[in-house]
Order: sequence, then structure tokens, then C-alpha cells
Amino acid sequence: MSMKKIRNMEEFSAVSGISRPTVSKYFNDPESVRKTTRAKIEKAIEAHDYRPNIFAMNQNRKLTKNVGIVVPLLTDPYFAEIARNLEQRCIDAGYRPTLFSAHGDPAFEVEVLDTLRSMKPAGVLLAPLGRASDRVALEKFCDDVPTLIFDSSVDELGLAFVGSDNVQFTTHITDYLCRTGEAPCFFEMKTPANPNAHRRRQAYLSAMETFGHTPQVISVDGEGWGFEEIGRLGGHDALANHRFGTNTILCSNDRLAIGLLTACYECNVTVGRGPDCAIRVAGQDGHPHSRYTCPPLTTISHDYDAVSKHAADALFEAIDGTISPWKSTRIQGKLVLRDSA
Amino acid sequence: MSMKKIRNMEEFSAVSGISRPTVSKYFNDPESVRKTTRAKIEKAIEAHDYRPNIFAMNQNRKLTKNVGIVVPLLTDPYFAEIARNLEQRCIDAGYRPTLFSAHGDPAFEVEVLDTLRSMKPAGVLLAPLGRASDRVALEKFCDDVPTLIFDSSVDELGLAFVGSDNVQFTTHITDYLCRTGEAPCFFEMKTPANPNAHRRRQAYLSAMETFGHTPQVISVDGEGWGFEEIGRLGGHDALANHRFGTNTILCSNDRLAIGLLTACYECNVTVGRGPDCAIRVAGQDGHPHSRYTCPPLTTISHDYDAVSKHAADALFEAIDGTISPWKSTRIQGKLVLRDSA
DNA sequence: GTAGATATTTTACGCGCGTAAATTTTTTGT
DNA sequence: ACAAAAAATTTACGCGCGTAAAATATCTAC
Repeated sequence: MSMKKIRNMEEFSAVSGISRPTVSKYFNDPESVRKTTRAKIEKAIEAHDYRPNIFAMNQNRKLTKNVGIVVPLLTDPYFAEIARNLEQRCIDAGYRPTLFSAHGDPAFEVEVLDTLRSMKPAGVLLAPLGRASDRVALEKFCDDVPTLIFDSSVDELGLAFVGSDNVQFTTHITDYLCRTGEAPCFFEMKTPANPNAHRRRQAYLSAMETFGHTPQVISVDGEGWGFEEIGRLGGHDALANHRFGTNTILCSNDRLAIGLLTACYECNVTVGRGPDCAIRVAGQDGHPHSRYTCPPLTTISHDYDAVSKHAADALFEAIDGTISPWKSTRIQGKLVLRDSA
Repeated sequence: MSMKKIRNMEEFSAVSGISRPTVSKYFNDPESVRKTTRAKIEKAIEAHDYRPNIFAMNQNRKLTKNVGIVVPLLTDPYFAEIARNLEQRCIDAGYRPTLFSAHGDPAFEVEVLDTLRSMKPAGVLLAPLGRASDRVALEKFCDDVPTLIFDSSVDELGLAFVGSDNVQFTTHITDYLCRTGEAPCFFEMKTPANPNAHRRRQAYLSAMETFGHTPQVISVDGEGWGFEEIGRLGGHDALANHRFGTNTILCSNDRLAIGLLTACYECNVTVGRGPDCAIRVAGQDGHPHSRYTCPPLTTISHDYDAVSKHAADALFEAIDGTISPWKSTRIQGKLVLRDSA
């Protein structure tokens, strides 16, 4: 402990015995100073609990250590989980992450981008809203700030794209369903929020054709990000009107499946792979909640770790000056077999 | 649109025709300048898309417009939802909210507080981790920064506390369960993460006594924030060993209840209020997901709007200089009747 | 229309730190 | 041990804005 509080870097450099420019260099990158110097500074930090004023630091630096993490909807545990993962990686790499949610609103997404711009971030990890996003605003932003797009791709935008391999997702789980029972129909939103849904539908159609089955797509109405409710209402409608042509339903995503399961419950339709079950339901995403539905949901899960690792590493490389051409990395999913299908 | 980019407030004051100190005053508080002046400035903002450098702004201001929002675990949709609500209120009130999660880790909670301190926030809305929190660190932080505690109370800490009335929650739903069937037993974690759980247990015991029934508490093992899994495992154990003395189970919170429902499903125990159902299960919290369990979960819900409004308003008042003694505000919950009980 | 109140302008300084250039010190390789 | 390389120091300036004080302009009320 110390007697008097250190007010600025000047005073700190005095008590540490190191000149201010060197101290400044240390805080910019601890590895950039000699080991003995580093030790002295760190001893002084320990003793006086000094931290430089981040506002003054960032004011003159062309590039800060700030990193923005933007997701479409933080109340969706899937995004919350991947954001948490990314946040940790940023901290470990010495950056200062700040979390933002667009709250499902394109206008808010633009506002977030504006706020972010004023933070002079070294880079941004952005999962766009998708279809509803203001394409022009996104492009302008990516021109100004090194931005890595994840989860939902917008072609050729930003530094690169990292996400899941939706085609593999759907092909793989469709294959599984075909091999273990009736071929599935496909349950989706008519106007999905992001392009992943389109890829999944296409992959379903292709897979069914490949496997020699007739595809059937049930598209339900509903706007916005309340997927469970859309799935529930659409499920009720489909069940009442016998729109499901088979006893196996592959949902475009887990949240839709969760809503459908609730509809099934409410209509007394038993779900599962047992002999006394009426239908099988499968999802896609590996949503954190999918383990706890009744029955637990069979799904194909994002590789959260791999996606976030690739995304973060790619951004850090770009920040460090490694210039590489735009590319799209798509991570394979892993089938999670549970009772629902 | 303009021809050249405005680089700083000096240049902006030139094109707007207003002196820089007045422009500075405007950005600090638009209401503090004359209406005609405000109009001129706003016209210039519109035309040149100027935004002051936030780092330079915050460097010299004793108090910024930053507000920190800290929750224990952002991957929990309950906290995500309340955080979203608070964030909106801060924006509407002209503040710049920044969202933080302690990720269930006391050490990380302290780090978040340190980060927050360096942002010189005008105020902080803090939902502490609870039992695991570093009490001393919290106190020190509250001494330095105007902090309003919400969700989970730490007595007499910060400016005030705003949260739900856990006693009313449990009393009310216990009453409901007693009036509509067998009196409930109480399903909880042995070592809960926050003090709300203790209040709920006490309220359950009191209510049962008041209503003339014998209380029965089932406490299950489990550490950390994976409540669903704790509820599921604890549920399996309790079901296998016939530890539930009644056909009605009141869970300490919804996430525990969700896990218990999964356990019931896995053990072929039918849940609901129908005549063919073996047990009734109720939760507490009004968790965003509770609508979509099977059966949909009867619960007593937080008044998200009221809690966040009270919390935000109380903080803003304190920031504006209204000094009022520490007090605790507890908002009543509303019973949400669904099929599980 | 005039005094008084209120708002704006002018002037000037400082915040805490980044950063560049020239100089001095320390380290490294042989 | 010595020259070359690397690191640290000294010196000095600037970033963009907050803010204080004094002078001036504008508004309000009667």
C-alpha cells in the first residue's frame, strides 16, 4: 500500500523510477519494454494500484484496444453464449471488449454501429441482424472499422466471415432422420430473419432429393424475433390442419422447435422416438435450452468454441496487420441425439 | 450533405455559427442553451454529421454520462431481459449505458467493477452475484460510484435497493397452490447463489404455517449457475427416493423448475393440474422461457417493467443530486397461471 | 423603452496522455 | 573489451474538449 494516491502517469513514473514515455509504452504493450523495466513498473502498479486514464489514453491513439461485439439479440441465449465466449477471448488477447445488442431492431443496429465508431475500436465482431439490416450502413461501417462478420453472413462484407456450415447442419441431421425413421418435413418461418434459414431450407431440399425422398416444407407466418411463439402458433395451425405430411419434423432452428414442442403438448401430441409417440421433432442450433425441453430436443449443435475461436483469431490477425483476402469459414456442427427424434 | 469533414468542435462551431464553449455546453445538455441557438446547432449537426470525441469529452468532465449495467449472468434470459429494459431507459434519459456480465464469477465481478471505475460513470445499476460476491470490493466501489443495487439485495449498500418482493411472491403462490390442491413442498438448492432464495424459503415456511399446513423443504446439492441441471439431477434423486411428500412442488425459481420438469419427463411422471397428472409443479420468476415448457409453467412473475423503471429512476434522481436516505423498494409479482399447476 | 436577468462570446488555460526526435544509457555479440 | 544494436530518457508539442472569468449581446418584464 502507498501513502498518497497517484493522480497521473507523471506521478507514477516518478514513483516507479521509469520515465513517462517508457511507462506509456508499457501500458500500450507490456512486452515492448525490457524485462527489468517491466518488473519495476509492475511492482509499482502493485504497490500504488495505478491505472492510466482510459479516456486520455484513447484520445490520441489512432487505434485503441477496444473491440466491439455486436449480436442481433442478447436475450437469445444462443447469442448470449457466443458473446460470452468471444468476450473472454478478447480479454485474453489483451483487448477491451464491449458488448452490444441490436435488440432485433435494424435502426438500433445502426445506432450501435455509430456508437461503436466513436469508440475508435481496433476491431469489431459483428453478427448482423440479417435480412433486416441496413446494408448500406453496414458497408460504410466496414469501410471505416476492421470488422469480422460472424453467425450470419453478408457476402464479401468486412474482413471475413466465420459461422456454422448450415448446409452440413441440415444435410447431416436430415440424413440421420431418414435413416432412423420416416423422412422429415421441414418446419420454418415464411420470412426468416437471416440468410442461414434459406441455406438450411435449400440443404434440406437437396438432401431429400439425394436420399430419394419427396421434400415437404411447412412455412409459417410471423415476423420478428419471437421464434418460440411463432413456432407454437404455426405448430397449432399445422397440427389442426394436418399440414405435416410425415411423422418427422425437422425445424429450421431450435427456438422454433421449442415452440412446436409446446404446441404438440397443448394438442396432446406425444413427441419422441418411442413406439407410442406420434411424431418426432428435431431442431438445429444446439440452443442452450434444448437439453431441457420435454422431450429433450434432438438437434445439431453449433461448435460454439470453434466458431468463436476462429472469429476472434481472424480479427486479431487482421488487427495485427496480417492482410488476407476475404474468406468464409464455416464450421461443422455435431449431432446431439436426445429423446425428441 | 457537406463538402469537407468536420474534425473537431472548433471547426464545427465555425460552420454552425456558434462559439465553441456554447457548443460544448449544448452537447453536455441540449436544454441548457437558448432555443434559437439549439436549432442552429442541430441544423449543423444534421448537415455535417458531427459528433464530439467522447474520449476528449469524458477526460475532463468530473462526471460523464456513462452508466454501467452489471448483471451476474447474461446468458440467463431473465437477466438479459432486465438488462435490455434498463439499457433502453438509460438511453431514453440521455445516458450512455454499457452492459457487463460477471459470468457467475466473483473474481470477474470485481474486474468488471474495476473496469467500470475507470469509466468514471455517472452511476451504476448493479445486480450483485450475491452470496459469492466480494463484499468488501462492492462496498469500496459503492463508496466511489453512485450505485443502485437491484435484483439481489446487499443490505444498506449503495444508494438504494430495488427488486421484487420475494416474500409476497412465495406467499402468494403458496396460497394459490394450497387453495387449488394439495399444499406444496418446497424445492430448492441447498446453497443458493443469492439471498432471494433464503427469503423465499422463509416465506414458504411462514405461509404454510399461516395456512395450517406442515411445510416440507427439499434441498438439493449443486454449486454454480447451472440451475436447470441442478434441478434435473435433484429432481431425479427426489423422485427415485420418494422425497416429495405431496403431489405439489413449489420450486424456488423457474430455472430449477425447468430442470425438474425435464426430470419428471425422464421419469415418466406426468405434470399438470389435470386429473390424470401425478404432480403439480410451480416456479417463481416469470422466466422468459417458462411459457414454453411442457407443460407450460405456472409461476409468479417479476414485474420487469416496474423493477427496471424504479431502479433507473432512482439512479437518475440520485445522479441529479436528489439525496434521499437508503431505502429498499420491493415490487410485487403477478401470478401467471398455466398448465403445470 | 429601459433596467435587469439571462445567454453567448472571447480569451485563456489545463486535463492526461500519445508520440516524435535527439540524446544518453544499457545490452548484446564476438 | 569494444563496437554496434537496442532500449530508455529528455524535451517538447499536440490532441479535443471542459471550464472559468470577463466582456458583450440578447431577452424578459414592466
